[in-house]
Amino acid sequence: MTLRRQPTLSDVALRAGVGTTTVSRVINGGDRVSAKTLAAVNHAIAELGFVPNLAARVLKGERSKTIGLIVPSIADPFFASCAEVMQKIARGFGSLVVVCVTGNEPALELENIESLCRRVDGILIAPSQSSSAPLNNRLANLSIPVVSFDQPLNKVDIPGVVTNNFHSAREMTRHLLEHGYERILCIGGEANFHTMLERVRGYTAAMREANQFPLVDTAPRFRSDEETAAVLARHLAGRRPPQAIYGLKNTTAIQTYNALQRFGLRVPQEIALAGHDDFLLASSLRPSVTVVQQPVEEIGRIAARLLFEQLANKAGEPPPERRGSRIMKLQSKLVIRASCGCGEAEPTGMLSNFRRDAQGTVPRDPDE
Amino acid sequence: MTLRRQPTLSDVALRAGVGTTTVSRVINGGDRVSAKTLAAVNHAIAELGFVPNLAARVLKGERSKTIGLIVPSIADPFFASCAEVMQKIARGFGSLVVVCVTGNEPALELENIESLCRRVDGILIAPSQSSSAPLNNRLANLSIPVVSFDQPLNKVDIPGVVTNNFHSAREMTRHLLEHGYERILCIGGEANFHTMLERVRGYTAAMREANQFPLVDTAPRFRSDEETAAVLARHLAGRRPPQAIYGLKNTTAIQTYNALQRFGLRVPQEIALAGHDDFLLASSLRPSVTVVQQPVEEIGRIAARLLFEQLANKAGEPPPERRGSRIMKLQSKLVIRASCGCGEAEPTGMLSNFRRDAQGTVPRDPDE
DNA sequence: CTGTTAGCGCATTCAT
DNA sequence: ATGAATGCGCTAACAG
Repeated sequence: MTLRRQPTLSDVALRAGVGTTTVSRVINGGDRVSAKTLAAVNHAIAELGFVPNLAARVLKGERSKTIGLIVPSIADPFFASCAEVMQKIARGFGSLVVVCVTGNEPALELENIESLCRRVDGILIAPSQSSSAPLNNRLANLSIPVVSFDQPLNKVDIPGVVTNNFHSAREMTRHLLEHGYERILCIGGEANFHTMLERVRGYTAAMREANQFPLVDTAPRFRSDEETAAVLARHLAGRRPPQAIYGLKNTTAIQTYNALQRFGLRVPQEIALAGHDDFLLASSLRPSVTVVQQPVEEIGRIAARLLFEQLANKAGEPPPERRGSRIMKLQSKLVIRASCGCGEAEPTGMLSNFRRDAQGTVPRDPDE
Repeated sequence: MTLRRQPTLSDVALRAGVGTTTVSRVINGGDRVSAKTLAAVNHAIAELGFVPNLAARVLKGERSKTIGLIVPSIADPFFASCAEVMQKIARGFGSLVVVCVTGNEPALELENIESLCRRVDGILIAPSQSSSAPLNNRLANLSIPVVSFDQPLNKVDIPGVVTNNFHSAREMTRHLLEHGYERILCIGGEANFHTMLERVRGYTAAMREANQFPLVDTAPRFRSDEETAAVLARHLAGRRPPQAIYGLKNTTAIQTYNALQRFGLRVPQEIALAGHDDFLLASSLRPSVTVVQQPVEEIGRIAARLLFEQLANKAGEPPPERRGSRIMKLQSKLVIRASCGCGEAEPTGMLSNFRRDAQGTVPRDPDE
């Protein structure tokens, strides 16, 4: 009869007729153990179905083989995709991922950091606010490595992965301008976010270049179709209504699409539309929606790799200490579909993934 | 100067001039401690910034305050939404959630169970296969509570939350039949899944009732727009092509939608379409897509509650031992839009959430 | 009400 | 190449 409780290391030692140290050596690589003993111990381990107790290991100062992931929402397709690749990479390193969602509430964010920092080896975080002092400080003082993604952390030297929001927003706006639209309305919520600010900045830059007056509406409320429709209605009722709309994120673009449809406005004939962030079915709508497409999976992959890289360094030789611009910037690309006025292009669904070679790292951006 | 290392319980004890037990009592509720001592200890805790070491607690047999979530994919909107609510509820119980994705690979699923079972208090799992013997057995032998969702576990007495797939599929098929369609094609991949089988069963039942010949195509390949288009092309090329299509899951419905559009077939005039599982923008497409809508968040909420209920029981009085049908069955509802031929109904987006009172538990289903 | 003490399971000196 | 002994930080008997 086997034991009722989980077999421990000393159970194995007893069974194999060796000391606990030897067993410990075996389960940690089997160095400095004779082939014969090794076989005996492995046999005992198999017989008893022994699995090392993680808590005991962690208590001894070992890695917990767990990383934390903090995101505003896991239901958001963008973060869900990130989480998926991150999880995959973590598994490659024998680690699990614990997911915390913050709903963009700074308090919850800090709370999550507290509960994570004592039990994970490192943290991947999509910060709600790039410049929040409490957030930046807390993360900087953590004894475990942290990598940010989606939004950078401005005030501390924490590596991160973002996309060139400024650039791509400017490109998209330029594209709309090339269509001849002059009054382009830029709308979207969460305007306090670094990501959003960058996009607004890119939009504004393009408008200025073209000697057009930037029209930005980042009222706090773009949470539902109704709210967005109400905002739009106001703009459309003006004497010089916008000729095109640039939605700062995918949900805003979707809500705008729905509103325009409800208003009976033909897109792009009566009003054009473009958005930032691709979304499923963007190419199935009629008209299909032109968007800036971020390399979602790349973001997740690279952020996770950065984290495990640090984890590896920590245990071995000291890190390269490449201080300074440790923020990696990936390239988004314009996916031109029909809503901007380009006529039906060939369908480009979200499922047709990003070309690997279309991306790269831009260490420094002369335009910013 | 404070200590370099994290302050421990005995650091606090020293600082407060009390024993370690007292500190332990304080951080565990503060019972049987005088108000004065309590204040002193709390003061010391605050001064030192002490946080209990979880690993040590777990080593002593305490809860890890972590639950495991095993899903086929976290990028799938259905599971992502589930995960979001589950995470929320877990937080209410002071627990974190570690997410494992299996890609529907049984081997990975078992592997994930192994790595989780030693470090979490309980497991929420959306099984890839309801009847897999290794899976059922392993889960049944776990020393921690398990709750399944989406798919039930057939062979063991493990509680679970599912929806009435049979019923709703039958209802949807009946609806299509009422439109006068006779040749209704039922398509979709992953037909080995219990969920899918139930839907096929519901479809078949409705067809039989109406003396129509069931047309089921659950070829293994419905992974991309192209594959689905190829499958459809074959069916449409026949002498008596289908008049309506019932997609067994949301991605299948979406792919079918895209294919029909590519073929230039007008929906629903030339061919009708309905799907199982709602999806974002289903109501924004033209025509909007009629679907069976599952109460996603309810599924997640109830599954999580069931788990924590067991966790609570385990610590206190023994569980009610209500063996037998511990599978909860929630009601899906038909969301009739335009693709079935009903003309433009009022828009019903996914964002307009389920009515709470529209759901319930069906302990036993006389029709099955 | 409070303190002393003994492990939880493991990795790790330091011996041999 | 191997083992005995020690302690990681905490909780729970068991005294007082």
